[in-house]
Amino acid sequence: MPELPEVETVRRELEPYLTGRTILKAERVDAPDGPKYANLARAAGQRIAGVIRRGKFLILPLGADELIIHLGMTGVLSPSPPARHLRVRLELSGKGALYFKDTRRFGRFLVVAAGEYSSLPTLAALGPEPLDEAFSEKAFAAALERSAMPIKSYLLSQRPVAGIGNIYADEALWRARIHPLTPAREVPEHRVGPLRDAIREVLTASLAAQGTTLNDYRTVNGEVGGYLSELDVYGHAGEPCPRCNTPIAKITLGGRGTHLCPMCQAPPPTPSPSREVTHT
DNA sequence: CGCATTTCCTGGTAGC
DNA sequence: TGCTACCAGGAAATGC
Repeated sequence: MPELPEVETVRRELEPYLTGRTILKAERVDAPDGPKYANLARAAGQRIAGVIRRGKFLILPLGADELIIHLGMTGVLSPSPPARHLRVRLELSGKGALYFKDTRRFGRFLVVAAGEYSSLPTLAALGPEPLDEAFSEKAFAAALERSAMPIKSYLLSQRPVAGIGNIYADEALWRARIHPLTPAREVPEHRVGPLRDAIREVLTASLAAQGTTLNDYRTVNGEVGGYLSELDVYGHAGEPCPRCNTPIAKITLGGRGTHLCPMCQAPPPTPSPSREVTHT
């Protein structure tokens, strides 16, 4: 599923392809006329000034508007039409086009007035970019103090830092040896720096491999991401921990599959009731 | 306001 | 073989 490395890979490919082109026509195809595709037709006639990424959102500054794209779970952008599940077609000046394929319809492709993110609460409250200087250990520690949520759930909320999804949350917590159920504000002080570093390292390494393809994710050129084979815990339930050989466990946390090493990642000091956790 | 729960959606797969 | 049941999860909507 597209997280920061996947979305940034797409952004890097889109930027030279789209920048400076004018959208001649923007149309929904087999997609609802609802908030996920709000004001799409308004993009017509506007020039694409660039391609920006914030967290997992792609932002295309137009004239007075911005085109906001979120790939959701299965969104794929390409210059040629997909065989199935087409949701949006942009006709571009210079005889180009951009197609949005989204099998499971979790994605978004909408137009808002520049900076008007009220219809996108996650974007409006997005934390700092993990690869920016603003994502300092000090700022991260202060953010963790503000929540009692399990650290993994808090990371997925996009508030302490932007762009982390289910795969890289598991990978980063494993690297930093932190149990996913640990309340954010109870992450030991001496592990905050390692977690911040682990987040940056795993995202950087995945970006270098053009991301992780589990099923649907493709680059704009149609290629798969190469980081799948480098994952340490995600998708490796029952296999030996790369550090200590203890079998990797899979639990359910907040409705999400969660992978961890029960030896390396010590349980939180105040365990949550066992009924909130399903072992498999 | 903050946090937990529910909802959206389709393809792949397990089980019979 | 063909059917049903279930699972995958990002973020918005809803509930409290």
